Amino acid sequence: MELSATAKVVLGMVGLGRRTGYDIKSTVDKSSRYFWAASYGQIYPELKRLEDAGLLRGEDESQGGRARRAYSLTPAGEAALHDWLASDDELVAEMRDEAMLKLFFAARLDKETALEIVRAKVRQLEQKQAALRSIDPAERPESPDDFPYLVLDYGIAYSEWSAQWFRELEQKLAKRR
Amino acid sequence: MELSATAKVVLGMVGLGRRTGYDIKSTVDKSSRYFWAASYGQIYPELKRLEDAGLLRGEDESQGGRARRAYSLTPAGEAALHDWLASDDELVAEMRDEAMLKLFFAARLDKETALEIVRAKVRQLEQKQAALRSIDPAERPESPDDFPYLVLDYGIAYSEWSAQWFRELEQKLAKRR
DNA sequence: ATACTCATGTAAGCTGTTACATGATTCT
DNA sequence: AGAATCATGTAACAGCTTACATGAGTAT
Repeated sequence: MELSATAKVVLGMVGLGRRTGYDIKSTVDKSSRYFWAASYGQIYPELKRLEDAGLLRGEDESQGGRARRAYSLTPAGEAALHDWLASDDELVAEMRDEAMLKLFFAARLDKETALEIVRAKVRQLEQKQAALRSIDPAERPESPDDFPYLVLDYGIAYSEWSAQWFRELEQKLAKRR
Repeated sequence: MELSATAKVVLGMVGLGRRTGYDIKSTVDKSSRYFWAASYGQIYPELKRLEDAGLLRGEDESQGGRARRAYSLTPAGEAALHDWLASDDELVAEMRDEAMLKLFFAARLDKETALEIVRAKVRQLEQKQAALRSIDPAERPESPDDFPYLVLDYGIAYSEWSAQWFRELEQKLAKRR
């Protein structure tokens, strides 16, 4: 059972507990978004596919005029999720960082303009860090070594480290020539 | 002049010096790939578009039966490249990291299987680091603060830092429960 | 001889984003 | 009363990958 990228997030999120498409999108936006995003245009069709494939069970929970369909894992879904998590296939790891690309070409810029790229990157990382730190403490787990917390922690540590690297670069560049 | 993502790499790479589509692909694979990739399917059509838009000048350099078309920046191309590099638009920064996603859901795994995710990530980072370190030293610049070198340096430092973070996580997880 | 690098391109298909359409319920 | 949140979905489009087709020149 080859899972698509979107199937992985959706299955995993439902595995965290019974969820609607809307719930999945909110959870993704509050957590996995920084390392794995998903939009409604992917989520809803994927929920249907996974239900058709027998990995999810959807149950209608509409109340009055408000539509609502909540999904949970079937035994086959649990197995598929577990298989993916335990598989040792190559791990996808991609990034797209415009600041790096600009910096790569920065030799054609004067010093001040090149410095501005570095400063913009520092600001971006500081904002990301602040966003991660502000993730509702009430939703944080009791034990500081639960997995979503670990991932959040990595995000914070990374943006801190990276911001520091760029601050040092700023110093180095400012001094020269 | 709104440049597409691909236009940015292509224009920048040609700005580094007269290049064919094939050259651009090689340069990308040897350098920017880790933070901004591009395939032939993007590069060749983009070269045509940029030439039509007057940002690149393509010259036929076929020799005998071997086709070859080399591109260089026109004044308009230089201006467009400079404008993008100097613009203060929001910097694209996206990533997709399957190890993080797995870790996020790892609560359903037994300790040993969860640890295997962390170890696989460490191995991946070590490989990336080795690949970056092995980038032909002959192609390294004289001055250690030229920009492509800085970007390479960041890649190495990042994979080192990150590998260390995951090694520490491995220790922490191995100890508990 | 054979494999590798140089070189150009396209077509099909897959993935993902954005914008739109629609409406109920709840909070201020 | 009005804004925000809950909730579902689709259609058009943009972006990118993969595979294929083709062939010359160079190094082993």
